[in-house]
Amino acid sequence: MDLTERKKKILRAIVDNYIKTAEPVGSKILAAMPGMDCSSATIRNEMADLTQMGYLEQPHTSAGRVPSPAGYRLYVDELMQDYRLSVDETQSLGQVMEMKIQEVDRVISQVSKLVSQMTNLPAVAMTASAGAPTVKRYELLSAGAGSFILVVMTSGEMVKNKLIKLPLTVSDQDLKLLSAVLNASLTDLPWEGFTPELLERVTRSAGPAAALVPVIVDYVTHVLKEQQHSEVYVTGQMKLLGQPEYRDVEKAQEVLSTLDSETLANLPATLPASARTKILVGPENIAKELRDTSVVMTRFDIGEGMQGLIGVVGPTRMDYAQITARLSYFAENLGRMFGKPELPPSQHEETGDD
Amino acid sequence: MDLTERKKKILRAIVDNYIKTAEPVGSKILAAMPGMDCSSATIRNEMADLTQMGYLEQPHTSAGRVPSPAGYRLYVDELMQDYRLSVDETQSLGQVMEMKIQEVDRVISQVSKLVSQMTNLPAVAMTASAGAPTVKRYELLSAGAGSFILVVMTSGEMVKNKLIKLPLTVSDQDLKLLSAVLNASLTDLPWEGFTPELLERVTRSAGPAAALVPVIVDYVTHVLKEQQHSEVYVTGQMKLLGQPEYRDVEKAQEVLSTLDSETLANLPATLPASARTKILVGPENIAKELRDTSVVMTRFDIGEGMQGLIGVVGPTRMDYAQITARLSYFAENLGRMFGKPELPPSQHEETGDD
DNA sequence: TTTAGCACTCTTCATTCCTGAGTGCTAAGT
DNA sequence: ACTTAGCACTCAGGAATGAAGAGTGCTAAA
Repeated sequence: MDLTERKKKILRAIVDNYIKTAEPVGSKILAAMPGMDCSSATIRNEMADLTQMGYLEQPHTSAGRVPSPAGYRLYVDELMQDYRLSVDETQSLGQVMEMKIQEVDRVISQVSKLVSQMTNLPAVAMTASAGAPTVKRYELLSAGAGSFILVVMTSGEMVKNKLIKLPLTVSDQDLKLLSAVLNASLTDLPWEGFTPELLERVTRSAGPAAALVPVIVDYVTHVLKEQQHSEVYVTGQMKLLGQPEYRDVEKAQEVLSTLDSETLANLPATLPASARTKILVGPENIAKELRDTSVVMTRFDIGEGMQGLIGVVGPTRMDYAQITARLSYFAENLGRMFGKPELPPSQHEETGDD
Repeated sequence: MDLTERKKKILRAIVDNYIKTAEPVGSKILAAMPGMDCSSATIRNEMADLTQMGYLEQPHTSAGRVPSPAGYRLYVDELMQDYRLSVDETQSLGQVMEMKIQEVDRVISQVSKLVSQMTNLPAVAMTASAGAPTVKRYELLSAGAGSFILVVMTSGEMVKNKLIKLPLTVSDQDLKLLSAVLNASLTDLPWEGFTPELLERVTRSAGPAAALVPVIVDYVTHVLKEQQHSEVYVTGQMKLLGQPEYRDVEKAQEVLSTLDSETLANLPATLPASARTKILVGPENIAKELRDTSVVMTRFDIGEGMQGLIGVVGPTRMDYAQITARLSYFAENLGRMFGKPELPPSQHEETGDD
């Protein structure tokens, strides 16, 4: 299976060129490239070999060659040159990331937006919790007549709240009691553990504010489920239209509609624990609608046993090197932002240090 | 300017038909329609008149007629028949709306998703507050070493929270003090009112927890600004590709890209206080990229002086009657959901009532 | 005022032809 | 044994052509 150096060089050149131009590349063009010291005829011979080996394809007899999926595979595995982010790029990427993480749960949607912006392709972002999420803490506040604020903190270090309106008058004392009961009985428990009996017991011991219990439980299970299933955010779908291979609206629609569905929720499963970044080339994809489409994805860590995943969807012919580099950079910084406790942000005075 | 009854009938028939088929409609087809008791020749004459009056256009000499913008205008203003939602429809619309309003601020994005789903077209949703938003209430909770939860309730009846991590040890007592100070000094005040002097004073009287002040202020101004500018959610952009007029990717892209921008933020401005629903036909649109595109939008009330806006973007040839009806239905129900205090939702047992 | 008829216009689709790019093969050169 | 030049061959894509069909406008009759 080992290719000669020259074959590798040629294959790489073909993929590189095809990535740039989206046109089949012919022997003449290759021969003219700097670093190719043989004639077009030689290259033709080599290309014939590569085609036979399954690394190249030709759309029709008189067109140039195009990398086959196997060719891409080889390319991303061995041939691809590490793309080095230029100073300009790191700078503008850094700029893009200048957002403040205001609410952890909304960040994910922002992240997908940013990744898309950064790669000029549709992007997905999602979180996945390791282990079933639970509530770590309940807090109840009164907010005027008949209004209550429920604050819950989950095992994923997320804080969620809900404004509950219920025609009910209870004292602060009563709310305290209810909070205490909730914290005693319904913490560190996945939502499946909320058995009717348990709830019954909680309601009984909840005192005057017992009417709030069902609403609270309802909300909490919702939050926990949401955290478990981990919402998937897809952004920048239209970016796909910019790519020549999706000029055909039918095709674009096909891909875009699968992007919407829960196909993506299965993506993380395909990401082995070992690797941080994975590239799925064309037919390797789970959904057959994504046959002519590749996916690059990277994992990043959020503290507290939660992980995030960001990915980019694009034509098989995409700039794997560049995109991988950008994605990694992004993931790395995100990990930092989440992982580290937040530093006091740009306080009273800017001292310009970092 | 008054048209004869027959002319109106013909114009309406043309628009109706064109809405359905997206093809120029010819005299023969019209003559064949039930309720047309004249021959194609007569209709040709009438159509010639209507064309001259500017209500119709013909793409080329030997094609049928197509409504002009003026024609559409007349149609939506006078000719359009009220579309009555069928029982089936109300049912399925009702189903779509079965979501629980869990977090008010995330609802808007959901709403836009639903509207899009419902109309099969791109949809926008946004909120706009009347008057500058302010904070009504602050609450601080400690959440383990170096972690604090900030809960703020805004004038728009929204509750937001943030997990603050700061290497700082303060007693619950100190937090109470800080909350009290914040509630005393920084409530009912738009963010522009957070002057350096005021903040200085707050920090001084904040006691041991003073280090939290900058973080809190940072977050709060962010929240208030966000609420002021009212985020705009656009969903279902790809739905546009399903429409024949956007088979041309160029065009679709053009429209979609303007949909992304803040063009939409200006939409509400064009909605007069008088009307609940407004239809913008083609050239009347603000952005010239939306020239061949129409917008239908409806206002709905959220309590507390806040309003919401939902809208649909589609080709000039869209089923105004149907879409208007659906939008209104939606807006009405939304208004109800927000306006009324929430009833205890489907409690202990599901009694199947609604 | 309405209708039938007819000539005219113009798009659309299929067919044909041509060109150019790119290949594979062969034979000569190193 | 490998490389190169040359040449015939193939095939997609674009331009040109022609026939078919849809729809119109106008005229003359009802």
